[in-house]
Amino acid sequence: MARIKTDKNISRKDVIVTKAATLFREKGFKAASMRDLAEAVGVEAASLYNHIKSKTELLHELCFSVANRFLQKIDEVEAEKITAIEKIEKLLRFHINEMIHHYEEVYVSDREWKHLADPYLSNFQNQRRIYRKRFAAIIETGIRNQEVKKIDAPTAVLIILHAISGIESWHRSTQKISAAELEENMVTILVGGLTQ
Amino acid sequence: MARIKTDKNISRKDVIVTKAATLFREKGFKAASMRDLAEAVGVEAASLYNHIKSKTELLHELCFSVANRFLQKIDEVEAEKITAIEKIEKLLRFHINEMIHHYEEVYVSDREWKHLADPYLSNFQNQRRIYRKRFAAIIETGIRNQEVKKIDAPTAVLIILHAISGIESWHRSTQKISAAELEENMVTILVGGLTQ
DNA sequence: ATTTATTGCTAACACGCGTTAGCTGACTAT
DNA sequence: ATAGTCAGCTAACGCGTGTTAGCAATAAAT
Repeated sequence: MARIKTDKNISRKDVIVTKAATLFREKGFKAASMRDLAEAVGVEAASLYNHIKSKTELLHELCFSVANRFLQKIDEVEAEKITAIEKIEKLLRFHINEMIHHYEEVYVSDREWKHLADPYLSNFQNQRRIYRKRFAAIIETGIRNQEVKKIDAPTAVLIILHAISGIESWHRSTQKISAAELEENMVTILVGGLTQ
Repeated sequence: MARIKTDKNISRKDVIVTKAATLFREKGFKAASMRDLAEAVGVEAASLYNHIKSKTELLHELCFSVANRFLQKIDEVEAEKITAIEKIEKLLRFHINEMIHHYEEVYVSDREWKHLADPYLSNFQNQRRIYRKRFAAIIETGIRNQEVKKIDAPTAVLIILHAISGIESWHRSTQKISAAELEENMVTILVGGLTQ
């Protein structure tokens, strides 16, 4: 009888959630079946339900764990006593590193949240909206302090966040530059695009 | 008996493809059912098959019509006798306008191409890869001519293309700036980020 | 060693999916 | 008017889906 392998401090549920992230990224949430997931985990589909409530629960876990990390970071950054442009760069670098090192989760959270069901859906959208507003507010401060070009702040946020999701292509690329180089290039272009 | 309404020069198939674009954007390709599409068109699901071969055919049509427009444009731009940075700006503005005015199609082509089946899938991926390489080559020329910062060209392409897909958020936003303002903001930030 | 809780299995369910067959009604051309 | 083509309908198919019930095996606790 096959058993889900776990190291210490990693629950079987966590194993499932992690494998789900990979699968959801590869196929999309709707196209990935519980039987696919079971195979990836090394178990029969029905057995998964000893550890999780439903397929959508997996999506909740992924989306909100990612969202929470970003909200926590922006709390931290907002509180620091540094210039607006430094705050922007800190957030940017955090996004880049999250996308590099927690690729699967972040990608799924970014692209598959549409398949959340209410009340999680509205909740997630709200958090997202608020996050972007707070990010835009930092940029607007930068504009007022003449650190940043006179641009539309929400548009700048939108560019930054979506540009970062391009790291997906980097992950799939065969002849990649290093993660550190990638980070520096992105910061150069994006921060350079904002500063005057 | 309900009939699909058509104006002159618009085939019933085109009506279906257009509605499919909207539906695929809203729900995703997998989550959008032929019965959903039928309802949007105002007809029974089976009736769609008088005009189309399959659900996937709809995706082919959308993906390749978009891809062809971009390939045609880059042919045109490459041939022009202008600076590299001007070529980049032209392509950038073209992307922005495509995303603004053919939102549904471009978005679907961007996000749902994974659900194409071979040989269309490999074909599409190839076209995409080639397009990006040509775009990167223009940027590299710009770097050699010292019009553009010393950055990794593929990374720059990746940033530009993904940043543009952020226009999705602009479309859904309630308090939008105008399309023209959006375009100028994006050009300012992105071209500004590349030039030294 | 015996009990209890955990984790797995097989079988099956109800449902929604894409698609086809066969038919009917409605325009178009003779 | 009649024939032929086009565009719609109902009914149904086979299949894959998420999920549950009921039971067996293993691990943990006494």
